[in-house]
Amino acid sequence: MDCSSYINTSLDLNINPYRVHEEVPKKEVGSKLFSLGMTKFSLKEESTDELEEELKRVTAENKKLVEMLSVVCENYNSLRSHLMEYMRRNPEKELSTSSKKRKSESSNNNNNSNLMGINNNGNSESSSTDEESCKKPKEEENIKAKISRAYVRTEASDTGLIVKDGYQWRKYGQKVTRDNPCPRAYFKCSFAPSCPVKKKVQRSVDDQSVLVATYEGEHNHPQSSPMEATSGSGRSVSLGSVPCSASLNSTAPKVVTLDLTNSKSSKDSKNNEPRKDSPKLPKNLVEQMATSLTTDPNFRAALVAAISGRLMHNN
DNA sequence: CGATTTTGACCCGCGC
DNA sequence: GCGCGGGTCAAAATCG
Repeated sequence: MDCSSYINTSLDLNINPYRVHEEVPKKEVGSKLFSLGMTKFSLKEESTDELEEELKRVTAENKKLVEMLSVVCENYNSLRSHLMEYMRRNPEKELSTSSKKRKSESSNNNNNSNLMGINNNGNSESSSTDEESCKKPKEEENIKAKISRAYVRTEASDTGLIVKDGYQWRKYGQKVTRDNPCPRAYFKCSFAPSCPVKKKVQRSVDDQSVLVATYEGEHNHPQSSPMEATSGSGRSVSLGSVPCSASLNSTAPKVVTLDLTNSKSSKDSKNNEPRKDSPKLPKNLVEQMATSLTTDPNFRAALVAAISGRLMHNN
């Protein structure tokens, strides 16, 4: 990692509150106004006040942006470290896929009740092929290649089963399963009639603020609108959830979780002085952030969407 | 009024 | 063969 010397986590959001003040020095403006006489001075003073107000507003906005960015980065890194830690602890643990899900759900309840266990499933996908090939080689391969999972943390108060992933979904069923008291919702892709993709969404047993979305199949059409499309008609929008870039990679299903609703840390950072928070981040954390930002376009897209969404929400 | 959601009924595969 | 449970269907309800 030799990039530490030139890490730039800026998202080009024009965050630079101090320079704005520097570019409009009050003294200079004031002295110019005095030379223009009293009548003009009063008018100018009004516009200066307006400017100052706007500057304050922009500064506050920038503060918010910095806050949100640091919160998002912290969440991302804590999650990432959780995942890494779990993968280290359970390098061989694997879960079955949908074709044998009934087996797995009855015999591997321990795995299913553990969110991180499910996470592991996505990452150790390829390692389970040998075992499976003994039973139903072709079918298994076919199905496994089309399954992916995404985990979305939502607001605790959000009781909907909506996962925004950029596609349009039509709900066609809901069922309460034995393992989980929370109902499981079944969605079909409604953007294209011929699209075979299905999605199952259920809350995690362990953490009910986490939605587990299981995708089956591959879309045969482009994404409708990543930032606008929601599950279904948009009638009920999950405020806390954020597209998680759960791409339907044909060979390696991705499992991505973004926790952008960590209200605690969000509040904490608001209580503290936000600008002083960012420099407090350890250097390796910053490196990780920068690496993630530069290498993962999906993360950047999600980040930008989250920030812009929060801004809109705040305004 | 059309599109979407809800929800009970039904189908089907699996284990015993 | 039977029962259980996940997945799907489809009519009714709801929403914009």
